[in-house]
Formats: sequence, C-alpha cells, structure tokens
Amino acid sequence: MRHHLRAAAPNDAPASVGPDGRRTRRGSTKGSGRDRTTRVVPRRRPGDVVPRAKRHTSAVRGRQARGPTMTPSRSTTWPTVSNRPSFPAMEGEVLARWRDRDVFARSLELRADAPVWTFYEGPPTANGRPGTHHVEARTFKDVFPRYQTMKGRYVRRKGGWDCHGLPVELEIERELGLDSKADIEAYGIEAFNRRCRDSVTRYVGEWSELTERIGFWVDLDDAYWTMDTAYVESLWWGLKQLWDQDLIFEDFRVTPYCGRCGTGLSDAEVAQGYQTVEDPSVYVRFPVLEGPLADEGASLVVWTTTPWTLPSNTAVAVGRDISYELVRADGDLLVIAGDLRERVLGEEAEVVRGLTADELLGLHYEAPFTLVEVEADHRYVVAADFVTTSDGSGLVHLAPAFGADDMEVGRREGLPVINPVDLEGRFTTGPFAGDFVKDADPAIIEALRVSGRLLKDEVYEHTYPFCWRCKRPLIYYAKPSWYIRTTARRDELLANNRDIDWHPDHIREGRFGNWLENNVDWALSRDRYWGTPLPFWRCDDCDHVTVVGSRAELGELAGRDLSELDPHRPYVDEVVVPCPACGADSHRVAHVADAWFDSGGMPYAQWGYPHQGHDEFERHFPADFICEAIDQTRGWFYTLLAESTLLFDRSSYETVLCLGHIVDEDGAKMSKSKGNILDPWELIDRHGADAMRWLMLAEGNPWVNRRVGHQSLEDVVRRFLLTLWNVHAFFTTYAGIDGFRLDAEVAAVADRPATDRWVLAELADAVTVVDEALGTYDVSTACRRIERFVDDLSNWYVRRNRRRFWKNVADDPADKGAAYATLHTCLVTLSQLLAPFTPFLADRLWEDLVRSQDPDATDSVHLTDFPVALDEWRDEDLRRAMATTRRIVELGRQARNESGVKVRQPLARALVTVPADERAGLEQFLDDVADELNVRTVEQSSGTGDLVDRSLKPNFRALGPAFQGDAPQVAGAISRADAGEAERIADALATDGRADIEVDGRTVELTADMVEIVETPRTGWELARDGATSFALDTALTRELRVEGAAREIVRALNDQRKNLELALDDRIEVAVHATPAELDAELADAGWYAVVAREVLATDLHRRPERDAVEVDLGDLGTVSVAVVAT
RNA sequence: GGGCCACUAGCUCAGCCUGGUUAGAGCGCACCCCUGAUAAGGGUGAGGUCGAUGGUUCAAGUCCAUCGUGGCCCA
Repeated sequence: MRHHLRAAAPNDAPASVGPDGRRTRRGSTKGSGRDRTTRVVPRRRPGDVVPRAKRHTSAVRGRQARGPTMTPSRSTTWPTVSNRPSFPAMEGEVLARWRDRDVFARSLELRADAPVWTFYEGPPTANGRPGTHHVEARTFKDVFPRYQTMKGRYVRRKGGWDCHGLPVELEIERELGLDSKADIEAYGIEAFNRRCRDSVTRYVGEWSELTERIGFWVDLDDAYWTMDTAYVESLWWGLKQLWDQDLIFEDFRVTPYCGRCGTGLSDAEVAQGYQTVEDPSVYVRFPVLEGPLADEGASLVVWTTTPWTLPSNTAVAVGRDISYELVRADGDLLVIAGDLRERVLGEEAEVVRGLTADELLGLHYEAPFTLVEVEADHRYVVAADFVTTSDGSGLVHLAPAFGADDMEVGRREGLPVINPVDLEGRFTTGPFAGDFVKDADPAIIEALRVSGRLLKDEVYEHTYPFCWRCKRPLIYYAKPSWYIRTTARRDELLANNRDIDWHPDHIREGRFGNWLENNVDWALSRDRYWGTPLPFWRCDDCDHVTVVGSRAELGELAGRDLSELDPHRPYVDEVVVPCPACGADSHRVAHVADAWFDSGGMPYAQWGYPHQGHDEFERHFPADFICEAIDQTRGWFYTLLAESTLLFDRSSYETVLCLGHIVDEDGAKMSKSKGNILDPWELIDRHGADAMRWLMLAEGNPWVNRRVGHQSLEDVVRRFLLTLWNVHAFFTTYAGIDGFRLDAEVAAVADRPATDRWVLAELADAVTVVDEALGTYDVSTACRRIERFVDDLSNWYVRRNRRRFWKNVADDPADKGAAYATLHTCLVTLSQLLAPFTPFLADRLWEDLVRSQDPDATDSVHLTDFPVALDEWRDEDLRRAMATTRRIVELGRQARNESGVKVRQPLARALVTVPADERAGLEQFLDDVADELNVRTVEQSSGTGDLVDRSLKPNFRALGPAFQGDAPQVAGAISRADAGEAERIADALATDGRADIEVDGRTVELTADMVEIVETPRTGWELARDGATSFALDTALTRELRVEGAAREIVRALNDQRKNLELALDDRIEVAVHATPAELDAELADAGWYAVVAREVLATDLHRRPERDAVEVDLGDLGTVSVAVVAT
C-alpha cells in the first residue's frame, strides 16, 4: 500500500541540528572548539539601543539572577521536547504506542460494566476511495464517543460497510464491458454477483488505514457488512414484520426507462444524459361531455410535448388557483387558462366568460384516442398543484403510466393505468402497434389533424433525458414495484421525529419535518441483481404471496435444508416453495431491495437480530448519537427513522448531528472536473491528523460548509497546535534544567500567587464550558474555549511568569514550585480536555508530562476520566480582575505607542482609572501592569482627588425599564451633566445609593445602577481611554531612567551574543563591557547595574574594559557601550 | 415553482435563542516592539450604513414581515 505509516523518526532526540547543520547538544557545548571571536555577529542598528524593560516595582526581585541555575542533580526524567516538531511524525509514534499498548480495546474494557452510550456508524461504501469529506465525518463520529468514554460510559463502536447497490453493479458493468441487463444475464448473475461481492472489499484496506491514521476509533474487525447472510436474514425478518402489518404492497411505479436496454435508470444515470432537443408541442381539443359547457359545445385545450402518451390519457389536471376562460376563437369554443389565452390563441380570441377551476372539476370529456377499453371511471377533470401557467394551456394531460406526477394524481383519484406500450417501448395495439413510441409522434399528430382534434402544433425546445449507454431517448414508464406503506404511519413518523435532538435543530421542523409531512410510500424494490433479495414468493397460479423471515423458515416451506443457502441471487431465486393457498409452485419475485433499506435496518441487522444478537440489540437500541452529512436527510436519517418507527415504534436515534460539505479554499465544491479534489493523505502527511481534526471541529459550525486546504491547515498548526506545543516545550525544558519533581512539596492553590490562581480559575472555567458544550454536541463552543485558554496560557501566563521559571531555585523555592505545579496542572488538564479532539497531541502531552514522571501512571490519556474542575481553582473575582488588568495593559501599550517612547525605556509613573467595582481586583495586579509596561509605579486614582475629571454615562439597561418612554430624556440629562453636577451626583450615589437629577423641569431619582461614573486622569500625560477605563502615562525621562535603560541594553546585547554562540541556557560566561564616556561607566557601576548585568547573563566575571571584536551599542547622547563574551 | 439555510471588516467566521446605545476574533494590510518560545513570538492601528426596506419597542446586528443575492434539498 502506498500509505504506510512511516516508522516515525524520533523528532525529539536529545541532539538537534543547528542552523549551520552542526549537531549541538544542550548543556554540553564546552570544548566544542569553535572560535568564539569570529562567531560574534555584531548587530548595530541606531534605533535599537534603548535598554530592555526591567521590573521596577520590586527592587529585590529586579536584582536577582535571572538565568536558570546549574543544578547539580539535574533530572533527566523530563523528555527533551523539540521546539520544531513534526506533527505527522509525532502522530506516528503515538499510533505505534496505541497499537503496542492496545489502548482502544482497553478503553472499552475499562468501561465494560459502565452505562452504555450508543453510537451507530452509518456505513460507508467501501468500493470507492475515502475522501477528505470522509475524514470530516469520521472526525465528528470520533470526538463524541471518546468524550463519552472519558465521562465513564461504555461506547462500543461497531463499524460497518455498505455493500449493495447500483453503484457497485455499474462499476462491474464497466469493467466487464456489459451494457444492459440482458448482457448481465447473459454473463450470468452468479458470476456477476461474485464480482460485485469482491469489488466491495476493494478499498477496505485503504479505508482501514485512513481510519487508523486519523485516530477514528471504531471496531472494524467486528464490522457489519450489509451483504452478510445474517444481515440479509435480519432484513428479511424486518420485511416480514412489515408484511404482517399490511405495510407492503405492489403497485406501479414510474421510473426513467430505456426501452432498448430494457432497464430503468437511476437518477444519477439520468442526470448524465440530458440533452437539449426539439420535441413536438401540440394543443389538442378535448370536447366536454357534461354540463353547460357541453351544451355550448366547448372543448378543453390540452397541451403536451409527448403526443405518444395521448392514447393513455386518463384525466386532465387544472390548478385550483388558476383563472380559466371560455373563449371563442375561429368559431371554436375553448377552455383555457386566462394567462395563456393570447399566447396560444392570439389576440383575436374573444373571451366569453371567466371560469374557475371549481367549475371544471369533475367534468368528463372525450379523449382523442381509445386504444384500450377501460371499465373504471376516468377521463374527467381533476385538480393538481403542479399545474402552472408558465407553459401550455393550464390544462395538463395526465397519463399515469408515463409520468410520476400523473401516477401520483391517478393513485389519489383512483384512476386506471392505461399502458399500451411494451417493455421495449413499442405500442402493442392500435394503428401504431410495433412503433417505438417516440417515433410514433408524427403519425399521432397526423391522426389528430385528421380527426379535427388538433388545435395547434409547434416545435418545443427543452432538455430531455437520454440513455447514457445507447443515446436513445428515455421514457418514463410505469412498472410494477413493491412499496412500503409509510404514509400509513406518517403521524408516528412525525411524532418520533419530534423527539429527535437535531443539530442544527431547524432540520427537525424544516427540511426533515416538511419531508415527512409530504411523505410518500417508500418504493422498496429494484429490478437489479446485487442487493438484498426481497423474500417474497408468489404463486404461479393464484398470485398468493408468501413472505419469509429467515432461511430456516424458507427451508421449512421448501422442505429441504437451506441453512447453507447464500441468500443472494441467483441461488435464492432457485428455491421454489408450494403455495399455502393453492399448493402450486411459488417463485421468488425478481426484485432486490433498495440499498437504503439495508442501511436503514442496521440497528437490528448489524447484530443479526432477531435470529441472533438479541442482547446486543436490546443493549444498543436506540442510538444516543449518529452523525452524517446533511445530504442524508432523505437518505439514512429517513430510512433509519422509517424502519424503526414501523418495526419498533420509535426513532432509532436520539441525537443526530448533520455535517456540511467540504469545499476548497475558495469555497468551491470539490469535483473531479475542476481538479480541486484534495487527497486526504496528502493533507495528513503534510500537516498531521490533529490539524485536520481541529480544522474540522473548530472552524465554523459543523453544518456549515468547511473550507479545507493547505493554507487553512497551516493556520491551525501555527495558531493553535504550535502555540500549545511551545508551552509544552517551555515547561519541559525548564523542568528538566531545574529537576522539578511532581512529588515535591508545593503550596496549596490558595497559597499560590494570584497569577497562578488566575490561570487555574481560567482552566476551571474552560473545563466547565468544554464539558457542557460536548454534552450538548456543541463542538464549536468547546473548541473556541480551548483556543482561548491556550492563548491565555501562552500569551499571558507563560509570558508574564517566565522569570519565575528562570530564577534560582534557592531564592524562592516555594514560588518556583508553585509556578511549575500550576503550569503542569494546566498542561495535563489540557491534555485530557483535548483528548477527544486532538487525540495524538493530547496523548503525547500525557506521555511527556505524566508518564515520564511516573511509569506506573495510566499509559494513555485516553484511559483517563474527563477532567473535572476543582472547586479550589474557581475564582470568578480573580478572572474579572485579570480581565481588567489586561485591559489596562492594552491601554498602556496604546499610550506607549502614541507617546513614541519604546517599551524598553523605563518610565517613572502611570495613573489608571477603572470603574469603582473593579478597583480592588486590579490592585493586586498593579505590579504586573508596571512590569509589562516597564513603568516604575502604577497607581490607581483615589476616585476623589483633584487628579481626576468625572463625567456620567447613562446605563440604558437600567434606565429603560425604569423610565420607559422617558428613558432617552433621562439619559440625555445624565450625559449633559457638567463637571459640578456630575460630581454632585457621583457623590450622592456613592453615599446614599441614589441621587436626584432634573429632567425637562421635573426631578427624577436615579439609582447607582443607572449611571456609570467615568473618570479621566487630569494630568496632561499621554492618555489612552476606553469607556470608564483609562491609562495616563508620565513620559518624562530622567538621567537615572536612561542609565537603567542602558543597563538593559547591555544585557540584551550580551544575551544576543550568547544565542549567536549557541550557548546552552545555563552555560556560564565571562564578559567584557566598556561604557563611554567615563561618566556613564561610573553611573552604571554606582547604581549597581553591572552586577545586575552579570547575573542576568550568567557571567562569572564582568570586565570593564574594551575588547577587540566587541559589539558596539549606540546610546545616543548618553554615550556608547561595547560588549563582548570573552570566555565560555 | 416549493422548502430550508446563509448574508456582520478586504477574506474566513463569532455574536442573534435570552434586544440595552463602544459589534468581536483570526487571516491579510500599515506601523511598531521583542530577540533566552527565535526559520519563532508580541503589540498598536486602519478597516463595518451588521444584504435592503418596513414594522414592533424607550431601545434592533439581535424580534416580526416583505424583498434581494447566494447555497443546499426537492419538483
């Protein structure tokens, strides 16, 4: 096979290849003999010299050594995680582990005694290659069973294959060069069906591989095959049940038919053969035989483009909402739709009077031909809603034998079927006997002309179907067929549908509900070979039909052992049973079942019920969940509901998720002719299965068409998977360096820093939201919440807390331990949270973060329970406080941006205002704001001082209900309040909780919730504002601030060199720094900055001297600094 | 012709069920930052008459009606 999973190259080997192609090894770069002086790449950009930000709110912390320490007992228990992963290779490793450890089977064993949660696999047909849309469906089919398993349910996932049907037969016909049913029968049904059976399994291998590769856990070893004997026997049982309930009957069915090939065609085949052709278009007089119109001698004007069907006319249809007229033209009295009079009869026609459809209904008329004598009442006017006035005369000729609409009306009206045409499409009687019907048109028109019935004859251009094999025109032709009387149970179908949990729910009342409302009997039979043979035996003599429900029953009837009988054609056709009514021989009817009956019967047939598998069926009926593309509404969704309603009086599924289709990145349908089909293997090999899955699950709603392509997959990888992976790599890197151990003492959550408690509070919320969303089949919400958490974790928690991981353990072991423990908790919980969505990455995280520390731990995340948020994590106040903090930081960045003072340059002060109820929460994070924005002190306005302007903003949510129609006036008064008035109201609200305000001369009482007090610092500093939140930045620079900036710049330049030298994170170095003029040098030394620099860059010695090959940093009018690493 | 769905920033989509006066995100774009997550990362900004019209309401992207455009299913 082409798509073997490659033996995955370990992508995280301890050694990695550097940018220059040399192998480097973490922590062992010493003695590598590289020439350090030539490897320093001076980078000098004039605009690039402002010193790096530094924490100013805590001088003590600010002067700690920042690098990771050389820990003597460095643990090797944390795996080395590459920061440039290959997800497809990683997934290969995970797959190998799943196989080795038999994880899927064990995940089932684990829940063997748990409550059952049932998923039904809608069987794909395996005689075509799996495509990208199958990856979509299988992803959604996987995520919920995985979730439910983790929630403690037993989710047996029995696979299935759809084996029968016309597409299989057509493929074999093509291969064998067969052209018609006659050809097939000449070739031999036995051999033909054997080929069909073989072809079904043709792509099973590739299907299985793809299924495994994308992590869809389904039991394909125990899959059901709709062609299996036990399966077919179950269907027989089902059909017999229906027969016993009198729900099966035989009637004519009009289908597209090729007289030359002698075969009906499927809709798909018909669709291939449309051509634009010119056909005769004739208007014919049908004289009225009853009532006033008959007395006046009027005729109906009837239009048709198939004159050959006129001999089979049984009725004329009119539209109830159409206005008709009695018209005199050329001495004729004619009945025609008013809208069409002029077009058909010309301007000369004179309207005698208007007629309603009701006046026409029931009137008998004289038809132009009578080839067949019929006893039943026919040839009168009926109503039908398909009659329009866009063509013809508004009076439609009906020939139930040759039109599906005609047949439907005819059945409703009890009209006879007149069919003077044989199976080769030739007239059997009358003057046209022996002619192919289409060829008889001219003779028929001539006969009409001769009899004086022809009113008008034209040529009509339209599209008409032709046989794709022989190119001859198709005819619509009524043939005897077997039906299931679903209309008898329409109310039950509708009732059961109402109990189904549809996603999206509009399908229930909309597309599906409407379809059920207009339910027609299910045409069950097909005149084909490779399908479930209908178990109906008809007596040659008396036509009595015997229906059998199993081979055993059949054997009993036939009087011989049939336990080894292949229930397919032709073997089953050979079984003859005696008629219980008259004793004559009964032969099986030639039909097979619509393949949809097979798949609709899977709830019972997959177990062979009721002949076997009784317990399994009871245990797994109905399904909790099914999931297919939306085009199954009238397919599987319907047949499942119909069969289970008729057989078990309830729906066989409780929840159904409908999926949209896969389209390309431009939104175009994928099709072979456009050449925009995407091979799923190519996508997965390049980006990985997790990326595919996440794209399917997270992008838009499940039922909206999904755009798939390399670009969107790359986005998923970069935006989501890689972000998470980088956090993981960050954690393991520092945990490894520090020798962090999971069994180390760590502070209780309540005792950890606020930032830790915050991220755990977010985690708790994420777990809750995802859990609830998955419980209600809402993957989009779940995915969005996870994405937001990963972003919070990476771009706020890790970024804000990086230094806690770098610093020396000895300085603050509790703080460092808390940081590790917190991040570890987040990642492990994420691993479990992600397990249903991205099972590979999730399990890799588990392996690295849990298994690496504890070989006795559960050996896959998929064997764990879905995470539960601990109560001690929850802290909604803290979440709100951090949200405020981050909004303040955003404003600060905005102010920085607008001031033009870069973040690397420390500034002295900032003043912030937030709504009163957010002040307390913000207070605890002011240090974070200061550090993030590189400002020494950040203060909140006291709320009363002179530094703040106050204004009022109306809150409509409270004002509206209170003042109704006056709300706008009150709001206006609030907005217009001047400074003094605002001050007065704000104070009154603060002390009494209420305040008076004058509105249009009246005094109105406000409560605190009606007004938002907006404060703005009155400083003249750089100001950024958003509603009631503002940030004022003092941009004044002192010499001291600039010197500190210089120190940060030195650190940055040296760290830059460390990186160029490819030093390990904890390598020690010696550096040389030379600042000029001497005054700057002295200031740096006196303020202790050189010591800070040395600690920052892990320098054992800092020499204040010039060095050749040093990198020079221009500090503007402050001076210049040159730096160099002199020893490693 | 019928049913259903969609229409929100240049693009892809949230928000609508449960109406509240500052409509969000990602990508793209412009400008910038960072340089120990580094073939990465981050920020700020510009950009929207929420398809149109009418209605309900103190208040409509959100509720109702009609229309338009597109899609799916059916005929």
